[in-house]
Amino acid sequence: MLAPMGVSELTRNAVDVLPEGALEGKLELGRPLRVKLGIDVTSPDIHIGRAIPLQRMRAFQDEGHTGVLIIGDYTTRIGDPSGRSAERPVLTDEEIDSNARTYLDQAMVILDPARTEVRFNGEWLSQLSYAEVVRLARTVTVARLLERDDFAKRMAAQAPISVSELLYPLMQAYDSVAVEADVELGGTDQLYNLLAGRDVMEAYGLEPQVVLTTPLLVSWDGKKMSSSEGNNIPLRMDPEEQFGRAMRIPDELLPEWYRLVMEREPAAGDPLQAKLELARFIVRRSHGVEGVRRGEDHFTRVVREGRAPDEADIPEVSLDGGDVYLPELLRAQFGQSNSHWRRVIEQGGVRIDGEPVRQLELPAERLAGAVIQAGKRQFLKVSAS
RNA sequence: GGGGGUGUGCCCGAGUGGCCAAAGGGAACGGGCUGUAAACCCGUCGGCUUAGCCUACGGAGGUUCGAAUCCUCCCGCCCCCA
Repeated sequence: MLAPMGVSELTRNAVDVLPEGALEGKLELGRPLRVKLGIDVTSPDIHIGRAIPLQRMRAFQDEGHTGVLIIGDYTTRIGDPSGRSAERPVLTDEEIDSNARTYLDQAMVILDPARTEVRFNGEWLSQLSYAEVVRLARTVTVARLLERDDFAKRMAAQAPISVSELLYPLMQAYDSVAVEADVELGGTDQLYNLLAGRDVMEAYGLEPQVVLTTPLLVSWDGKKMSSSEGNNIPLRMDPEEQFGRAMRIPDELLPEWYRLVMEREPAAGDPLQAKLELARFIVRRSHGVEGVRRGEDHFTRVVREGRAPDEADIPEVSLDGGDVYLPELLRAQFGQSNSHWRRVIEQGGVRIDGEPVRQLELPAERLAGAVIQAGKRQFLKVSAS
């Protein structure tokens, strides 16, 4: 039952499958392969971009192979200071642990739990002695470490690179040794790390893994989807928000998202319909059909038609009476600053029962029972005193 | 250890004594328009119940009527040499 359909589905969307022909060789072994994917737990969310290699893992699982999901609790804990100054806060143990827990949940949106082996890399990395780390470090040269594209760029840009970052690929590579990976999946940005895994495995007397990379998903702002950029769609996120974010992508991105996210050929014709179809797919995968209904209803009603959401979904506040300083009320409810809301009011972005208001201050009685719209899609109901 | 650079608002990046809350771009936000939270156009974009005031240009002091701009020390980062 193994490998009956060749490799086309397994390597769908793959950018690199290295070395050439090696995957076929592995498949001919006739046993379930151990397909590794490592994820760091620097943010609490797995987003649909990071789900792309997970989708590949799922494809392997559907062929009877074993997905070995490595939660990088230890690598994260070491702290990846990528970026510049020391500002990047190293996550606390608590954050890492809580992130790690939610990751399993999220990954299972894509994976087949029955064929998934979950491992935390702290299991073996925390056991390494300094001598073993040095042995590991001997398997690579500095020149090799620095030839890597992103390091080369940072060198050129005179951006800092810390030694711990150089060690990163080695730790990741050691994971492959620890779990005896047959195949490792990752985004194209991981190519170097994945290849380092091969060298290190060989140095440890193991058959090197096959490396398979998938494209990085470009988000609506034209940048790589990333939790820290805020341009992401987490697998666990409200249907309304997921739907809206999916609708935010520019038309030009549609074909790519179809191929990478939906694994379908781009739909021809009306971009709006195609985009709606995409949004439905994303929400359905995370929340099922009921989620799609909620997400799409909200989108249609609040975004397209500019109407208030169902009263039941609007947060309600009660006022004490007297005069109400509107910016203050909105700030308390939606954040930002009084100045921000003052400006929005001046620009006609705040409405009471559909009518733009211009006054900053209103008697509480005027607001009783009203629905306040602050900006495009934030609503607030004032209880009838 | 020595020498040379550099540090600006959410991000990138101008600015070298007053006209600077600080050019320009991006992001974001609001309005308009629309086939969508796309695209496009216009506007806003430190805080403050705002003709004004306060806080800000790595940090702390200092010079000056006046500093992001000059000086001193400190911190971070980069490069070269050792």
